[in-house]
Amino acid sequence: MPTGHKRQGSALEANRRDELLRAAARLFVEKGFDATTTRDIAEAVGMRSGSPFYHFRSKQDLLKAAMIEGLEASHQRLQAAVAGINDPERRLRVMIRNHLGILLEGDCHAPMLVYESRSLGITARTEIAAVSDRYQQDWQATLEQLAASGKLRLPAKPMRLLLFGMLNWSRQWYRPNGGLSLDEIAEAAAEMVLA
Amino acid sequence: MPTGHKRQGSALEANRRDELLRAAARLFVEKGFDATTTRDIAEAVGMRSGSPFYHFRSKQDLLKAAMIEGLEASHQRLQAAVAGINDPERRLRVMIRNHLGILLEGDCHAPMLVYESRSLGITARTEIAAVSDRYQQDWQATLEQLAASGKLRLPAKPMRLLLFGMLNWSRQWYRPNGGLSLDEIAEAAAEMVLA
DNA sequence: CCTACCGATCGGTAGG
DNA sequence: CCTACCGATCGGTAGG
Repeated sequence: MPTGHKRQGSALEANRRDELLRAAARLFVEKGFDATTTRDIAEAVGMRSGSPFYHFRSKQDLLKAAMIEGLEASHQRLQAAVAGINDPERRLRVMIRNHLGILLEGDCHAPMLVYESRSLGITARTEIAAVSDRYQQDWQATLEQLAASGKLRLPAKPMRLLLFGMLNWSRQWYRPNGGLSLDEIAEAAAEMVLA
Repeated sequence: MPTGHKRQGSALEANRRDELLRAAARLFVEKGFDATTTRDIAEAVGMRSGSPFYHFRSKQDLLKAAMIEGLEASHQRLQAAVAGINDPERRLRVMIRNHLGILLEGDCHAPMLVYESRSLGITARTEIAAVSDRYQQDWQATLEQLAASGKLRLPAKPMRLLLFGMLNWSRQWYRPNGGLSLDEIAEAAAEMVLA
């Protein structure tokens, strides 16, 4: 049953690859790209030091893949969360809460990985910018809809930039069980944005 | 004239030390702590690779000193800028514009160095947090004054956190001669904060 | 995916 | 502050 074996082998390999990506994403966000060694990543998934290079050509390739796949997963999660919500104000509130969830709950915190782009060459940075832009465009569209009906305190573009600042910077100060819950942060941010 | 020599020597040494601090601050913000080698820093001021260690015990000491002295200089610059401004709304606007200037103009960008704290031990981190807190307290006081007269859209503390997010995150997207000038960003941020 | 290993780099030091 | 150098670590590879 060689085909069977092959299929199973591929599935297992894909699993191991995903484990590496998740561990790498977590460690890169926690300690930064340079402070994370490929040995750290290998150990986090129970491999020996040389083995990650069976799945990825280089450490930079690992970062690039973690960023692209993490951002795409975040984007899909966002689109699933707003599916069917037509009122732009409600949609924005759901997007904000969803973004905070990706950022502050769970393990991967994909949007923060963008900060590590400077460790990559310009080619990879361009690819990542394209994925990131698609995520931003959903926000831009909703913000423009709100601006058109006079519900935004600023034009859509500067508003988007300042809004992402409020949300993404929360990683610097947010503590679970701290002064503010995710719902409260989301509500405060929405309050600032909407007229 | 040994005393004369000594004084001159000390002054020159202090100058070299300051040059190292400025170069280190710039490189740490640009490339990150780990990606910056002590050789990079030495070269930036025209020294040989071992010489920074005549002025600083370790690379971490260099970061710590750059952070503390950079934050204190920023704080003094802020206090000088608001000296004599009694209207809290005008004071906040000046503080915002001043913070953006420190962040986005010039060379050192001290507030961004705080992001590199994770490369230090807990003792140094605590010292730095104390300096940083003094900077934050001036903001907190002004925001509370505004909140007391109903001019703030949110309570002072969450407002301070979200405001710093808007401002500090601008380093990620701001480009000189880009779409928004520093004055425009400052105005937009103030618009979001004030009721 | 492991074992064994290499070349390069880097923080830091001794001695002047 | 320079010269000369060391020990450790790290990304990456060969060969199985």
